[in-house]
Amino acid sequence: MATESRVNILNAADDLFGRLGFDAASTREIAACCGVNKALIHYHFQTKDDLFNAVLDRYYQQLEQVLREALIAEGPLLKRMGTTLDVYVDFLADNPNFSRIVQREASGGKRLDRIVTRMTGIFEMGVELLREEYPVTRGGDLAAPQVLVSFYGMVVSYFTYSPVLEGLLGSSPLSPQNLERRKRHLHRMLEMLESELREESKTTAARKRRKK
Amino acid sequence: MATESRVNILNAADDLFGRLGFDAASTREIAACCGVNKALIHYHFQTKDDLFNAVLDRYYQQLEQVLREALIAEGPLLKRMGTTLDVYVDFLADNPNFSRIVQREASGGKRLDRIVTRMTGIFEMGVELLREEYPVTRGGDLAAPQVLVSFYGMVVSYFTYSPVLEGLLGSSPLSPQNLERRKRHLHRMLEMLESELREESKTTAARKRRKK
DNA sequence: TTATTAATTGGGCGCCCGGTTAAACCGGGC
DNA sequence: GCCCGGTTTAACCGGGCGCCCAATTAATAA
Repeated sequence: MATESRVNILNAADDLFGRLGFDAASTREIAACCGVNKALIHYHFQTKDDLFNAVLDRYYQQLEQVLREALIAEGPLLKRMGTTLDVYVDFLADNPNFSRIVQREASGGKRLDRIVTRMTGIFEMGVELLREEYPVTRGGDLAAPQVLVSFYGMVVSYFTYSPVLEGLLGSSPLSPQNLERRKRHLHRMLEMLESELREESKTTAARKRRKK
Repeated sequence: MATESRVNILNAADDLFGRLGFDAASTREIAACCGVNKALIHYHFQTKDDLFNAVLDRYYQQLEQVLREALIAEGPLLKRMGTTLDVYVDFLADNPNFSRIVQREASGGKRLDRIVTRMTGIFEMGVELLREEYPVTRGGDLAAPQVLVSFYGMVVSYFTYSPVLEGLLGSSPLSPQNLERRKRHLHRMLEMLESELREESKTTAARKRRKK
């Protein structure tokens, strides 16, 4: 099943989809890129669209696993969320094409629904977890979906806009030092949020008690 | 210069570029979309690429103006940053195609540099302002570029991933109520950050005094 | 070895793409 | 009447696209 040329095609497609986007990456170029006849693409994957799905599958399989591991682990939620951020950052740093592909296809077009389905699953996982531990995240300014999309945005935007950040930071945002810096910043934001959540939980609990 | 069909073409191009992306939006479809002959596109704008630039120009001209107004206004920085967030949210809500286009083209490809140049200008404006008011943002976990990309990500990801949020929120993320909710969340995050910046400014100042 | 299946190839078909050309249209000044 | 510049049009061009097919080679089972 997984012949060598099959994964070569997958890798080449991954590279070109990431750099150029689905439309601008031609099957001819993908084939040439891994020294293979272009008809072979349609032999292993029937259509260009299926090839794209296969690339996406490989990523999400891996990502969902590492995220699930980090979220479901032992220990207090704050710590788990911290390691989840780290794991996410590492994953995006190790797979620069992934965020590019997702970002592009999430911006609308024919392949949008495939991204939405997968991301919804991941988001719901986080929402449940957050609501379980912090009842305040069921509503208000710090509701779970708001918090999640904020942190999601903080993580991915660092990679999506790394070409812009390159100029601001004076060095590659993907360098080990800068990645560490970003992680520390994210942890700091997380700590800020967590103390706010604890604080707000207390006051809302007090308010409820007063009501009774 | 600005004949009626010219702006019709611009609007149609805006719509299709936003929905489908540059490559998937053909000049034929753009022309058909505004009831105009295809050659007319090349008469008003020489190439498809130039047409894209024109669409982008229209947006950035408007955006830079409203952002600059909000940032340079009178009053304390915290308040100015709050209104800047509001203005940004409103702009993205009013121009849903803009964030789509930017997001897609920022993900790499031939038109990346056009986005980078424009965004760099906007980011630098924010960096300067932040560093002037809060010396702590010159380094550390809350350095200006880190803070800026975080808030930038919080704002745009809400729109970029609105198809995903639709399911989580149970209603359209772009509805007036949900937009207000998002703004309140962003303001809350901003307040959290600001108190942290003030706090940290005090302690670093104290540390410096102690050193002497 | 031979028969069967899987993997791979070159070539080409039909379609749609961005861009071009030359001609038609049209209102206003002479 | 005629010309004239700015618009708009139909028709067309070369080229690249995804995809398909018949034929060939490699691997595997009998």
